[in-house]
Amino acid sequence: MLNYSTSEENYIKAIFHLQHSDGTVTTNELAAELKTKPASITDMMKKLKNKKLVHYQAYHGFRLSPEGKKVALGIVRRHRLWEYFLAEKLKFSWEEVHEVAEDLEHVSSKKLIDKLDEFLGFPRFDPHGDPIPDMHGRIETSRQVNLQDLPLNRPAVVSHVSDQSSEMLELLGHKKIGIGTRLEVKRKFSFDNSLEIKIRQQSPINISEQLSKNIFAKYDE
Amino acid sequence: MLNYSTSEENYIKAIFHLQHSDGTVTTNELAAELKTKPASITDMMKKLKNKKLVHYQAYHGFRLSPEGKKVALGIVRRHRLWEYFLAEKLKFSWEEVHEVAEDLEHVSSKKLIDKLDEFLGFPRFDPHGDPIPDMHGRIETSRQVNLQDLPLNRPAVVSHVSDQSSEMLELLGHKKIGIGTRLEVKRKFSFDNSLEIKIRQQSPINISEQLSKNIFAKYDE
DNA sequence: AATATTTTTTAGGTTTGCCTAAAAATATTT
DNA sequence: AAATATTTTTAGGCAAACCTAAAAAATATT
Repeated sequence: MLNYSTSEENYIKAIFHLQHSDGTVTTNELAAELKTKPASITDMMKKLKNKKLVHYQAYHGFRLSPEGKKVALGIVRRHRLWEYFLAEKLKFSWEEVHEVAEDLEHVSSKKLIDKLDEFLGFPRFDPHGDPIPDMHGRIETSRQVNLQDLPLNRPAVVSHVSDQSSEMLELLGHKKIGIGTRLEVKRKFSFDNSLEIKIRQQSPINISEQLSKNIFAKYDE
Repeated sequence: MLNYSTSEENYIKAIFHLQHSDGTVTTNELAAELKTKPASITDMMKKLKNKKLVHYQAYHGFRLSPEGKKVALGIVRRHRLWEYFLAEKLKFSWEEVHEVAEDLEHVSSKKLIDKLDEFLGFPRFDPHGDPIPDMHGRIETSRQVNLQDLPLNRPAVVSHVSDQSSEMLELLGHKKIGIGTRLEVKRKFSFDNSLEIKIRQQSPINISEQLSKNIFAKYDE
């Protein structure tokens, strides 16, 4: 795998994060994400096309080539391993890790990253719950997380309920929560660990700690 | 403290490492160290002079300003902390750490470095025995190291001998080793842990493990 | 289908950090 | 001290990665 400039890496990573279901991204979207002007995007896309990292035809958007995807997964791997390191070892808060990892991710020694991975115990998810690609670029699909562990405002879909008693199901039915329900945790009250959650367009409802501990969800989007 | 580009940082660091007793460095020396052409050095010196990091007069060499020294110590701190991390935590060998640290040192978040320092337990020397500046830029003078722990080809000066018995002194006298003797370890034989050392212009001599364990030295230069 | 709007690209310019070749200043020899 | 050699600087260019303004293509509106 060749070496790419910090700029090139940032473009590739941005395309990876923005890509729609069909994998395409438009010039303006990228420009907004990277806080550059559309003309700069066109410049770089020509370059990345030459290097065979993106498929690109003037006026028709672009998407990552298989090689481009590999590069993107490498960058994501570095980013998320550093995030894990910063949160877990250096005791940074979740909010702080992203910015610092933006810089660290561009140090591209493969040996460094693989040894860091080992040092951290081969973590599979970063502090935001996002999966960390392994050294072959394999990535796990999102894991189940307990409602109590969901970060605020992170869309998630209920995937599992551990207590199947009729009392539990009665309560869930009343609150209109079931497998597949899409929700976001809006607030956590530390006094009693109760949660305020939002389901679709409804006004937020409250959930006790007891109930929340039996509900698991997967990140959505 | 402002932020400087990777190039600017590399120039400042190189001046710091090359400076003579009077603090001056010449254009050709810097060009050799940085593997660039002399013309590029002149370009950059003008820039660093404008930023008040070096004192510079055309044709008369340059030296770091007080501000430049502060910046240099910051870079050295980052470099050596990362070296320590790589060797101590990620189990890199001494020879490998330098190259990777060359990249990591340019990630300049102060919080990152101070937290890394804390995580490592505020080490005062890096794996090569070089002192690590603290968060205020204070740096310890070189420490004593046992002859057995000296890296190969690292000039050092004998600073202490632990066994003062007459037998020991007789042997030392014979080998012409005393406090202040400047030497380099040229080889280590793992079979019996004997050392081959070079003293000034003499041809290398051999020292047994027993003897070497009683001799301590400080890094020179 | 013609026109208006939005998106994207082209053309040409800037800064940073490097280069080569020639000129200027300094240092060394004789 | 004059001639020669070395070091350093200047002058002018190049590539990367950005920019603005204008032109071209695609999309939306009437």
